[in-house]
Amino acid sequence: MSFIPPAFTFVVNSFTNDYMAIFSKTCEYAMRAVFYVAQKSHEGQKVGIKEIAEQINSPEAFLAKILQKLSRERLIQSVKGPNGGFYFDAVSLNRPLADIVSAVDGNEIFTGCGLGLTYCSESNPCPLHEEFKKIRNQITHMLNNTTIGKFNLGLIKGKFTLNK
Amino acid sequence: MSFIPPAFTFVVNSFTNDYMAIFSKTCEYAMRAVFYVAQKSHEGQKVGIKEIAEQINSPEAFLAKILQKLSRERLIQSVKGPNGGFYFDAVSLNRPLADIVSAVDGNEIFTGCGLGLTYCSESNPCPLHEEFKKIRNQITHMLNNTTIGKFNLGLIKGKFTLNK
DNA sequence: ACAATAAAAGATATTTTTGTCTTTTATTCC
DNA sequence: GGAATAAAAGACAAAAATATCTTTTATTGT
Repeated sequence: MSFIPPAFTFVVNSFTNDYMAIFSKTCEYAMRAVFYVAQKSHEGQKVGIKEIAEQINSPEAFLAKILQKLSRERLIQSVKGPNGGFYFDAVSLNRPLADIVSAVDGNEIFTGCGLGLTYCSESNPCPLHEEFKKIRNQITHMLNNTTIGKFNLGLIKGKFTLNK
Repeated sequence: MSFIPPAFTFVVNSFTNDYMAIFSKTCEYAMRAVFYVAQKSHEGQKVGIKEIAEQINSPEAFLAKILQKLSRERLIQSVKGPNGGFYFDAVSLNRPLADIVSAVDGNEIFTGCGLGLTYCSESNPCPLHEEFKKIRNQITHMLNNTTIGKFNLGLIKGKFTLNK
């Protein structure tokens, strides 16, 4: 008969960055929200922050801050009071997703060096410069060619998810 | 004569994420350090943390933590004491940069959804799924096909920068 | 005008990432 | 074996990102 001790798991200093995505959470929420509101706008409806947050699965108050910022920058439209909410006008629906990303995450993703060097350039390249340029260009291209309203029909048809 | 008030600049809630790069700072430092140490290893030398930190322009104590982690995972070699330091053996020099990135930033960048959705997949795609897949694949490809020692000659010749 | 509604703004709290400092351990050289 | 060296480990601190709560402002319908 042997004594088996309880399985302790104490992480001393695990130290892997928990969740290192390409975009910040702020930006992820922003993009999801924008697609959701766009779809509703296509159907002629305004949406309140509560519904948006529920539907895209984001913290309501935090998302409110994000949309406030987009609103201040006239990237999204909003009206206060009863029957108010967020929506996109026709012009805004045609804006590139890139505008949302740069409003929220800044321009680093479009211009930054993969190794984080300030003075990395064609004439003073980091080792990854050439390869990273391709990646950056592809991201930029995608973000510039994806309009806010691009997925409206697909979303209405239930082809895409924005939740979890 | 007119009174010109002092120019106050109080940022209420500027709220753009300061610096949103593809990789975390931890990962940027790790990659720069790895390339620097690799180059020295090619020349048969070990390097101390102080020199590495200086040469790649990173906070010394912080970089020490990063290299400790890589060392624990046997991705980099180290010896303590006089004439000690960090280096790569032949096997390690041939490891893909992807190993460094996933040790430090995890696997999100290789597998994650662009909109941060946990259950995004081929059968349950987010709007950006297809486009993002291409980008992820390209990043993955680059990281898998770049060995740690790949830029040794270029670095020795001064073709690349790892600093600032 | 007034009550109700919903976003905007302001203030504050929590968590994660980034960064520093001190002590310990392993190795080398004398 | 002892001093010196350099990484490893541990503890702590600061900054940034994420998240929440409260108050104010604008708008609508009655």
